[in-house]
This record gives sequence, structure tokens and C-alpha cells, in this order.
Amino acid sequence: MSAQEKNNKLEALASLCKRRGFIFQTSEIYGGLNGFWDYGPMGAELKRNIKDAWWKAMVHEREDIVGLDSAIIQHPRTWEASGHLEGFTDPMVDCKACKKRYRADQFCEEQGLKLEFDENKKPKLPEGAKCPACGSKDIIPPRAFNLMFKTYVGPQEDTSTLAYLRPETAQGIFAQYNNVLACSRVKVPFGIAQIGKAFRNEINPRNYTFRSREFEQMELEFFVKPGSDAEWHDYWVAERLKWYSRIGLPEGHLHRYVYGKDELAHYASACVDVLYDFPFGTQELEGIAARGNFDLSRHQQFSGKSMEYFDQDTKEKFVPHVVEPSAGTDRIALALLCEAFHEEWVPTSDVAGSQPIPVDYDNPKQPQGCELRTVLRFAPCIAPIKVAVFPLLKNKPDLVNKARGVYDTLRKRWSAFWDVAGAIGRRYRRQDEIGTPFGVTVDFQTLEDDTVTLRERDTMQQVRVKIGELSERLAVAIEK
RNA sequence: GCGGGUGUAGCUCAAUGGUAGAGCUCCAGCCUUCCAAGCUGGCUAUGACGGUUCGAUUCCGUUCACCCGCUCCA
Repeated sequence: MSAQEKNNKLEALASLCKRRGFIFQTSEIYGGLNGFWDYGPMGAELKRNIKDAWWKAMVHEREDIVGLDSAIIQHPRTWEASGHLEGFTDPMVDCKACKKRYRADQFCEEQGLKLEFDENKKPKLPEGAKCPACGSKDIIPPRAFNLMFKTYVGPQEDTSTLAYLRPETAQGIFAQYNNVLACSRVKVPFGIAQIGKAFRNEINPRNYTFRSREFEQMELEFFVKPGSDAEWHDYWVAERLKWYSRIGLPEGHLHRYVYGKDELAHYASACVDVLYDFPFGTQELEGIAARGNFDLSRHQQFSGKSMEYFDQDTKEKFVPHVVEPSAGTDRIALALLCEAFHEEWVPTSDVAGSQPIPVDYDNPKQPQGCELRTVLRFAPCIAPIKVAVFPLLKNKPDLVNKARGVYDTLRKRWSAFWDVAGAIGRRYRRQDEIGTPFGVTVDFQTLEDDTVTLRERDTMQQVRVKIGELSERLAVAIEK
């Protein structure tokens, strides 16, 4: 795909997302706010389905993982212990002459120098630093920048009440590790799962919703016996890839990035990123890290509370090591939208043949005898609406009443959609655009034999099904 | 943060220093026996603030947002 083509595809997708209620710019009426996005009716369903699928796979279908929902604002000491207060920053420098930008530490190392810090811990360039590209010494000094959002707890606004919006949900898990252990009767190896918002004051939000300042994480901390880290890390990488396949991101469209030893944090023994081929590049959806006992040890040190685990079987006492699969809900939502998004030319006459033709974004010309169909091919478990119900004609009360009955039955079990407006073809296409996998139409034959047509989104094929068998038939596809 | 681009209706686009248009969508009605048909009617817009001007959507400035490149992404 050419760069232009990718750009056109993302633009077409963003336009659809707004038109059909998936994603809106936040505070749009006030001109928007950089790095923040809202989800409309369809987007809210989509995200909920992603989170439900994750929770189901990680918590409900397993015996060794329990859930947690910790506060967004934690005690500030949390972030001292986690290292975010100190190290959650990447000072940058710019060359005034050639406009190149560097990370300050890398900029210095490249010329055999070391980034210095003044008495306020503010970074500054050492003597003699110059731009490696053009040799200029006219460098904009490094700007220190902590990515945590600050706020104040209570009426006083001073350093005694300073607090932070969490930059990750994980630390809430570590901080409650003892309580969870005491109440839930879990034994190592076990995990604590959490879904929630996190906040990072990114320097440069980019790529639609990909890098946002407010985002949702789905994190698991899986506590294991020291020494079994590698084995469990491999296990979770495989497990997570299986999950992506289940929600409609096949392994062929994902990539694994295995960190080299020199790229790992000093306490980590392994890290694998799961990447997806977005139109704007191959980018991270999830990081799966083996973090040793760094986090629990740090909280033990900063809180003075023991984080040791006593193994009844072996009579050993240890601080468990942890494997952390940490996924971004919004990034997965965007990946699913990109993966599902298809525009195709569908034939309206024999001139065009019978097969739909995918749109060529470099040359989006309409073939003769065709019209455009936009369709989101979501996996049924992810689709915001599972089934739409239509009476064939809206001015025939018998059809409308009969269809209404079918709708009332189906909506008790799934998110369903009722539509009587316009020609039947138009109603099908509207559902295609929001990715509804099934359409059920009540026609005149229904009044005679109690069968309806069941139309499948991707193939547009229809089969006749007894109303009484509809639910079971849908369940097979939706709830697998 | 730097450089480039773009902001007009829900979407895609047009136009103009002097009444802002179209197509699609959406809503209502009619019609319609399975894939965006047709007819009638309707709602909706110059991102924000300031300046120049008799008059600014148009020119100028500032700002905000989005896209691209650089950069960054624990």
C-alpha cells in the first residue's frame, strides 16, 4: 500500500467513525483538545465488547486470576516507588540550525559526553555539545518534562496536597497485592487483572487515537515463583496472541517485537511487544514484560510493608516475580476498526460481473455498473450491534408487528437494532457500515410459515430460518 | 517543540470583499414483495478571538484542532 493510499484509508475510516458514531473529537464544540477523544454510541459498544472479551478470557474463564478496580489517584508515594516521579521523562533537544531533534541522553552519548543535571535535577547539556548532523553548537537546551498529570487533593493547592493521575493501572495492583492475597485464597502462580483509565501528558499526541493523553489499559500482573519467569513469559505471549486471533486480529497481521538484552530495563528479564500493521505504521498494542520482583520490592521498601509470599508446599518465603501483559484498549479498538474497514465496489448490473471489487485508494474510480459498499467486518463477538431486525415494508402493519416481536425476543439477549426506514437494501447497507454481522427480515412468507430471511454481512447471502431456531443459530456465531 | 499542509452542513466538496451552493447522509410523508430506487417536504455550516474595511467566510494577525515529515513512544 502506498503512503498516499494508507493516508486515504485512514481518512476514510476516520470519516466513517464520526458519521456512524464510533469516535468523536473531544470537546468538539469548543474546538477540540489535543490528545483526547470521545467514543460515540457505536464506539462505546465496541470498547465494552473488547473489555468484556478480555475480562472473560483473563478472569472468568480462569481459576488463577482475580479482578481489581483501583483508584485513578493513588498516594503520591506510589509513584516514587514505581519510579515514575523520577524517571517518567525524556528530555529533548533541538538543533536551531538544522532543526533536527534528539533525545538529550542519546544526543550526548553519541559524542562521548554525558547529560548533566543542575541542582534542581533539571537536565542541561555538557560543555562542547554540538549537533551530530550539522555541527552547530546552537542547540535549544533540554526541557525536563514529567509525563504525569498533576492535581491537588482537597482545597489546598500546595506541595502537601499534590497528587498525580495514574500513568498506568499496574501500580494499583501492586499496592493492593497483600489485600487481594488475604481475601481471595489465591496461590502463586496467580494473577490480578485490572481495566481502567490511565493518563500521560504526551509531548506529541499523534495518529488519530493511537497516542492519546487519556487512554484505557487492560493489565494483568501475574505473580510467579522466582526462576519460573521465562516459562511464564513464553506462556503469556502465546496466550495473548491467541486472544487477539479470537477477537479478529489474526496472527498474520500482528508482529512480535522481542527486546534485546540491551533494550530491557535493568530489572526486566524479557519483554515482547505485540504490534499491529496500522495504516500509519507498525505499532504497539501490548507489551508483555517479565519484570522480576522490582515493583513489589520497591513498594516493600517505600511502604515498609512486607510483600513476601509464604509457599505452604515448599515452606519457602519469597517476593514473587511478575509477568505483565499490558494492553491498550483504545489501540486495540483502532486496530479492530482498521482491520474491519473495507470499501468495495459491488455490482448493480451484469456489466460488472458478480464479485465485489476492493477499492483501490490510489485510483478510487468507480467501475461501470458498480456502487460503493462500506463494510466493517468485525468478528461477531466484537460487533457493536449483533443483529438488526427489519419488516420488509413499513406500511404493512402485519409485517411490522411480526418483526417487532422478533426484535423484542432477540434484544433480550444481544444488542439488536430496529429499523423500518427506507428501502430494505438501504437498511442492510446502514448496518454494514457499523459492522452488524446479521440482518433478519420479516417478509410476506413469514406470515405463512414463520420463517425469516437471515442475511450475512460479509457475503450478503440470505437463508430462510424458522423464527424458533433464530436464537440458537445466532448464538453459534456470536458466542463462540 | 520545528517544518509543511488543511479547517465551509453529519460526510465529501464548491463559491465569493456585498443573499454561502451541490451531492450523499439524516428527519417526516407517500411509495416500495430483499441490497443505499423514486417523489414531496424539512433540519443543518464558513474552528475561535482580534484587526483592516461601509461591509470579512474571503485580506492580515493570533489561537485552537486535525493530517504529513522530523522527533518521541518506559
